[in-house]
Amino acid sequence: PPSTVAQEHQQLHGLGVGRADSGSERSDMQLGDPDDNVDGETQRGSGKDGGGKRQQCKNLIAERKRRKKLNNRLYTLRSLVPNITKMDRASILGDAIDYIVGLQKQVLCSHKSGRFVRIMDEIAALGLQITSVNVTSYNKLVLNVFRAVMKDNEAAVPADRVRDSLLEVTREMYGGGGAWSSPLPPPPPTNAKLDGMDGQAVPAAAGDHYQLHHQVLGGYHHQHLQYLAMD
Amino acid sequence: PPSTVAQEHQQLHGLGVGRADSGSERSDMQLGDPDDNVDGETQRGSGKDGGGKRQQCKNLIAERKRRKKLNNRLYTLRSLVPNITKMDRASILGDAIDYIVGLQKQVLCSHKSGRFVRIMDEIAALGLQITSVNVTSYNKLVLNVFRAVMKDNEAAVPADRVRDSLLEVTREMYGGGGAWSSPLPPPPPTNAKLDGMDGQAVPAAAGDHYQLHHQVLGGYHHQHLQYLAMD
DNA sequence: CTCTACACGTGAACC
DNA sequence: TGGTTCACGTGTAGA
Repeated sequence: PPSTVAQEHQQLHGLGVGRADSGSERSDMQLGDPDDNVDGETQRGSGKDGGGKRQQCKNLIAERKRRKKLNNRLYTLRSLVPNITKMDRASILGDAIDYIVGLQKQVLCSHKSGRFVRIMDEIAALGLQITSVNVTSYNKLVLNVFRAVMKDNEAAVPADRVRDSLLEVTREMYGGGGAWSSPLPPPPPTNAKLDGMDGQAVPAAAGDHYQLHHQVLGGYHHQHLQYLAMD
Repeated sequence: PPSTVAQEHQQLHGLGVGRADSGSERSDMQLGDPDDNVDGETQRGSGKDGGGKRQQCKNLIAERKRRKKLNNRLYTLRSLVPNITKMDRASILGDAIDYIVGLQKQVLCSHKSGRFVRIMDEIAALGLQITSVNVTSYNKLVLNVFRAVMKDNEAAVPADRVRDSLLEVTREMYGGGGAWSSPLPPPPPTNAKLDGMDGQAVPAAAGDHYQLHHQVLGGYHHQHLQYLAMD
């Protein structure tokens, strides 16, 4: 008699699954079948194993709920990402990753007073000469444009070094304005790839005196959009 | 002798798993054990089932590769999302969803010539009187700030109506500049919730003559950041 | 037929 | 001890 786990699989597969019910997280399906006498368990010859079965049943429904929650999260994620190409789980995640990478070329951070002078000091500390500063404000938004050139007696500092320093400056005064404050805390071990520098070629330290634009554009309710570009 | 599927599980569990190898997607583990004689298959009494086992083996490694790819995608997604709270799969997705929702309050679209006059026409078509326009440009970015008031002889148009119209204008000239062009094409059936209007209270048509700010800030390489606010 | 993608139940690890 | 999360192998439906 080959009544093994495979039969349980078959029995449970036939139940209603009620897919894609967004929002509600209830699934009323009873499956406590008492006719289930598999003869395994040569080890641990305790006479009562019905408690173990009951426990496994709990695990079963918990796992179903977990799977449903994960799927719902995945669907909402897919709903947020535009130009979705495929319906695959992997493609959903991949498109979401690309979308976030694209969005993160603008970097938002919360507003903190004193950020302006902090950025000025940092640019000066990098050995750059600020040639012009433009501050445009409207409503609750602030747009700062810095233009700086390399000093003659200073060593050439790479462009990405400048970028990292300025990003660090605007990130060190972190403020959890919304649910999302500052990017790139890279604890997870994967290919982060967020350059924040956009794809175009950067002349870096190759140019004679390269300009630098640093743009901080603040959002409503004490939030700032920060953008960095060079030429 | 209870040698069933559980034993196969146990045998395969002991293999090396080599987790978190980003980039390389190769796993060289051979598992073609010929000592595998389970006596099931009372149905379909065909004499040869060795081919079926070989096929299942293929499915096994394919499934492993799929799982690894999904996990890698999930880790990269987690690496992109700031202020991650938990390491759970569900929390990763939830934080990513919140992050995208937060980012999408700025709306980016690709640059198209003629957008400025298009927005002007649309504002005029809405029965609003443009009082001032500010255009700031630097590098390859464009920032447009429109301020408009309600005409006296016009009916009061709701604020969200204005918002939708302007978003529609800037979205109808779609251009796939990057991998992500325009938000809210809501094909997937879930809670989209992207308001594009930020959380603050909007006076809507209640004010006597309300101003309107429409801000289009273009990004490098023919991309535009679009932001909409009212007061 | 093969190949791909998915849901399923289950054992195990960690609070 | 139960609760929760994860990885695993398998069955199966659709190209």
